[in-house]
Amino acid sequence: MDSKGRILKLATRLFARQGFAGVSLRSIAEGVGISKPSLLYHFPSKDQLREEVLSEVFDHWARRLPSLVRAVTSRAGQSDELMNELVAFFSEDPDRAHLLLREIIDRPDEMRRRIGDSLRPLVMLVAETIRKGQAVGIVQSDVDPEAYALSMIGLTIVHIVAAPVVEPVLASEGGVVANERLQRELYRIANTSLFSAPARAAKPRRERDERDDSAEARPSR
Amino acid sequence: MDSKGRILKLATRLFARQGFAGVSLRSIAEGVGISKPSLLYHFPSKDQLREEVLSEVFDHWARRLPSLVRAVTSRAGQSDELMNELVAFFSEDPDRAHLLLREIIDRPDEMRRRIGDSLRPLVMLVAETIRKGQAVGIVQSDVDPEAYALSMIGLTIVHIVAAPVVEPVLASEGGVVANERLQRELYRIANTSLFSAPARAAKPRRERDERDDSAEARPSR
DNA sequence: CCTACCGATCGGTAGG
DNA sequence: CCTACCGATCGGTAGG
Repeated sequence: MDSKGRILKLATRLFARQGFAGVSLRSIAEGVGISKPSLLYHFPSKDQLREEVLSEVFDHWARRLPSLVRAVTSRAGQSDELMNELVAFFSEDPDRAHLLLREIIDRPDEMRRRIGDSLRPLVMLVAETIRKGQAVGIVQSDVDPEAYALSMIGLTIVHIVAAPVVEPVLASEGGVVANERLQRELYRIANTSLFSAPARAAKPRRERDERDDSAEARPSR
Repeated sequence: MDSKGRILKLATRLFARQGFAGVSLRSIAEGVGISKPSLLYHFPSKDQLREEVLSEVFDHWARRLPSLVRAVTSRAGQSDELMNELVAFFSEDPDRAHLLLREIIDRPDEMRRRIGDSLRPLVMLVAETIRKGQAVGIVQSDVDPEAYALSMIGLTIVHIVAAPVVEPVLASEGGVVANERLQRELYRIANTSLFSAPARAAKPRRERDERDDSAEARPSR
């Protein structure tokens, strides 16, 4: 990988873990094996470096949108699929969740624009699918579609970031790993607060084939 | 208020909003109207200042625990009461949520200890109450008590911090303010993912008096 | 991509 | 509580 790419990669890690103000250009340059002025040859300023780091994260997100869309629209909008995609996106590189959450705290005004643009399409689509589910009766009628979508995204991100920190609170219950318990509960909350009670309650009866086994949440791995 | 108190107060605000590394001792001293060495007379180092800022937040939390306990144990553990207390604690001073979330990202190892100690009592109590509810049948049997409690705390914090940022995504729906929609949905999710379906579904019938109207969530204000 | 260097600002100290 | 000052480090530039 070329220098520019290696700089971006390390900068993403360090910004995510230590924060923009907590990372010096020298430490980034050193980690890549070049001098600070050489770094500034690729990125004219520290702010510009942050800009490109963020752009890359949001580009990844945009590139992921189609599969998220597919997850939402397939199978009459089972929330499993959407949660799987959400968890996968942030799990495969937790720095994304860290960076996003950090920028929301550090630069709320700037993030308001960025998130507005990049999140709206997904939220709108999820909301639309939920409304259809409400019309058919498989989704609870008092769900606020947009607020629900945003809540689940927020819950997913905070789960990724906070899981290692709250682990000791869960650890006393031997057996299952803390992270797995949290993730399972995340899926359960997402499902039970979305789908209508009858559909969930009628499980042993198995009246409606096919859709039955996916109405209950299961982590993907 | 004395200088020490004013320093603590301003430091809390600035650390919460701009992060520990992003705040200089000079800017704090200036805001309080003293010189930097004067600040260092009250707090021997910047790290010591952070330490006391965090201690204060956690002391507030500990002082609040009794009323949280009351909220959990009263009325057979309706989640409304607990969520009200949680939202109130962070809403009355959003800097608490900001600071907490930021420290979780910045210093996960240190926070693991701190959160373990200060959160465990509450989580354990909530979990115990949930298990009782499961025994009686008013709480869904597949709720993971500890994981549920932690998820709701996390969802509350992320709601406080992210609400202003995601507002534009919700704003298109005129009428109700974005924040209120998110809060209402927060309560609804907390309730429907906790209590058994029959208790919620039987609403119009009004078979069981007294507990009926509180089974559905309503923000406190 | 480098060495050499800039002014500004950092946390912290000496001394009163 | 202050003035004066410390070495270290910051982001960034000159010049090659």
